[in-house]
Amino acid sequence: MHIITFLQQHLPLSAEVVEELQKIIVREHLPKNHVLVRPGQHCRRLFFIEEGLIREHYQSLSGKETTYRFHTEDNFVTADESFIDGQPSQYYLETLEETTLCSISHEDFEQLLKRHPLFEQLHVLVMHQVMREMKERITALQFQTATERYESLLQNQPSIFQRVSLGHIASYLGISQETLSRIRSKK
Amino acid sequence: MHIITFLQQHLPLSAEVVEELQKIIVREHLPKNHVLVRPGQHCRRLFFIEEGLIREHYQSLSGKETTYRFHTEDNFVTADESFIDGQPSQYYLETLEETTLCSISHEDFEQLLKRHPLFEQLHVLVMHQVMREMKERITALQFQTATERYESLLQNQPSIFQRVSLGHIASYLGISQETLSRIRSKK
DNA sequence: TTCGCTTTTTGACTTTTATCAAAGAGCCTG
DNA sequence: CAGGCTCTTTGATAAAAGTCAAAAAGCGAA
Repeated sequence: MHIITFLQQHLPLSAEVVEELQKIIVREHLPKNHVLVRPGQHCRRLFFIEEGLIREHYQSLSGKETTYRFHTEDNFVTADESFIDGQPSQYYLETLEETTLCSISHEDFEQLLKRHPLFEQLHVLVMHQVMREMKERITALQFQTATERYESLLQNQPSIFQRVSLGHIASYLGISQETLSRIRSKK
Repeated sequence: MHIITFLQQHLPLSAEVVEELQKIIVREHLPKNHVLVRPGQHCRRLFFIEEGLIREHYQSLSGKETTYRFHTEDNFVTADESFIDGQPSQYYLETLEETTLCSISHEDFEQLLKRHPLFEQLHVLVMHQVMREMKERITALQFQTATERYESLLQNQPSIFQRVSLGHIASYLGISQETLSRIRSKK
């Protein structure tokens, strides 16, 4: 979905605002396996995924990769430590499919919120949703077994298994690839 | 710290706004082990902890208690699913020490944000901070060992060990009480 | 279709953590 | 300070998950 369409579903946008948005939104098409942001880099843009899939991950000192989460179409994504605090990113953002993004700069984003308080509502709404998801994630990691977490994911986002390799899913679940493979074979 | 003092440290408050706040803020003193919110209940107040410590936890079907997190003085706390979405809470909020709280109702909170856009800044700031903490928590649970998580907690919040029983800390770390005890004895 | 590469599975073994049970320590109260 | 709590530790054992290595399966390109 195009970002303007998405915004219109959540907010009543005047023709002027739409025009203003069109001026500041940059649209781009990225190939599969393209690294958008890597640790140490600054990221001053907020992206909206029109189509595609982005993996957010980091590497431990020993070189092991861990998937923090997947971002799919119709969602916003950015290197949040960097976008919000101006710090360098600690994570990678990498496409796992051909991906179409729309993005706006940090400055334009701030301006937009200032000029049109309407956007603040959506901003807060999105943060609430992100926090809800994070809380569920924490409790899942804290007290569910690997098998339970696997089954939740299968329930809530079955399509992810068609789109992402099991190695990436395993690290997202916080388990090794072999363990995930064994969980799957036990059914 | 009193909530007004806290707010003044973050925002320039006019005398009128302070007066307005004083009208809507309710201050209360709770004993140790008081349950503020329990699962199924609605919570329409936002609390600020002036003094004390609150544990947020839930119970699995099997009856096992898991600590989602601890909330300490100079922080806001509420049953977020309930305060934000109007759903019944899924968690307990329970004091682990004598606790002094200031709180405002959901309606007053909304009014305040609407009337004084200044507060929206703090609102967003607090949410950013919460999200930062949650992200760190997720990555810790995902790829650190129990020992590493224990050591991080010891680094970042050493005082918690003086204030909270090891059983609660163990469940916060996502491990059994016995495992925590063994980690501690190995040093 | 075949070669080469990546992903997934399987097996053997080790490490980590949970569980159950009981002992020990600490602490409040009468 | 004695008795009865709760909290913490310790021990033995079981379950869960990790690691390493190799085989199997899948897939894309020549």
